[in-house]
Amino acid sequence: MTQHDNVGHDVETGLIDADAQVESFRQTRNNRRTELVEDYVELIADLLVDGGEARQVDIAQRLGVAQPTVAKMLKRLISEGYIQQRRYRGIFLTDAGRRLADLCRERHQIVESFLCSIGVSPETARIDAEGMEHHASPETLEAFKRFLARTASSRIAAQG
Amino acid sequence: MTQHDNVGHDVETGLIDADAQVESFRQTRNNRRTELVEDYVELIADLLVDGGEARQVDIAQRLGVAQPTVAKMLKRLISEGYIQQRRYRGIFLTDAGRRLADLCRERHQIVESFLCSIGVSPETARIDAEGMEHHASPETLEAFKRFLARTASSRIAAQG
DNA sequence: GAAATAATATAGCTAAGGCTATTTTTCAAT
DNA sequence: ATTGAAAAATAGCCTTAGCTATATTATTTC
Ligand SMILES: [Mn+2]
Ligand SMILES: [Mn+2]
Ligand SMILES: [Mn+2]
Ligand SMILES: [Mn+2]
Repeated sequence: MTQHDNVGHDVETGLIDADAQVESFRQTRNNRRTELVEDYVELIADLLVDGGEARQVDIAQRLGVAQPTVAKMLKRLISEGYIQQRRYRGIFLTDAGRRLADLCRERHQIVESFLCSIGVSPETARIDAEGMEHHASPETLEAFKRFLARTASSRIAAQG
Repeated sequence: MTQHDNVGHDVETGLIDADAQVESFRQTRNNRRTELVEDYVELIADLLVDGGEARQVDIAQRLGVAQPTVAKMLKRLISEGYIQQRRYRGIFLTDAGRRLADLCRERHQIVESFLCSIGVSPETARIDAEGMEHHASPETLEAFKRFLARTASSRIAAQG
């Protein structure tokens, strides 16, 4: 078997198709570039819902990073149009920010629930979902949702 | 409900426990710091098995990055003890490198197979697994394996 | 309203991970 | 043995994401 005559993946020994592999790596690098933005926007939305305001110190404390780190990222979020900031006032989401936050929150929730549904403990599901969510494509999310719906209905059928 | 009286997650409205959340974010940041190392070592192992040698140009071509990018990362892999390099000769894995490669390859395979098993297309499974694998904990991998074993045996039971 | 406190901003550093352009070295062919 | 091509190394640049230390600005409190 040469390096060039297999299109799918070859579990045992060979390499997968080079074009396919480079596509995967590129997509993964792309996802990595937006992970932090997504986590910030989702967290800001949660803080706003819960307490009415999102301050840098709260964000920093919840992320486990220093306040200047947050300050810098907020500038990026502003430049990308997801938030507005009034100096020494709080952080507010733009329409685009709210849209992104909603998407991320739903995606996060699906991934975390799914992990729980296959028997992962809530603590581990929480941790793993925080990283995995950013790499779950719409197609994978649909599969997760199908699975959740199926197990939910079979639970109902089984126990009334 | 205040910000401080919920220990688990609260799907609908509130924030999860701050200590729990910071633990998730920290673990995710940790995983991110080793993602690339894992992908490199896994890829090098595959290239060595397939062609007997792993050259910078091959690695660069498969990852979709420039050759100097690979050269720099290889220095990191050397400094972390995963590979050896003979100037203008190829790349070789150390014992630690081989161990890491084996772990990563198995983990990657489990994640990709699992995604396929719940109905994700092979192409999407390939792409999503490339990113998700690095955030799948041992506990989650066990759950994936259990699921794979269960569906495999139920296939056998169903169709003979 | 002045002082103390809290929040934010800023300066300046590091490391990782990317790039292009160029030089050096090795390998293959003639 | 020389040359030409390929591979690797190096130089120099950028962005992101973290840090500490310090300055500035708001907000409370007295
Ligand atoms: Mn999230
Ligand atoms: Mn996340
Ligand atoms: Mn991999
Ligand atoms: Mn990967």
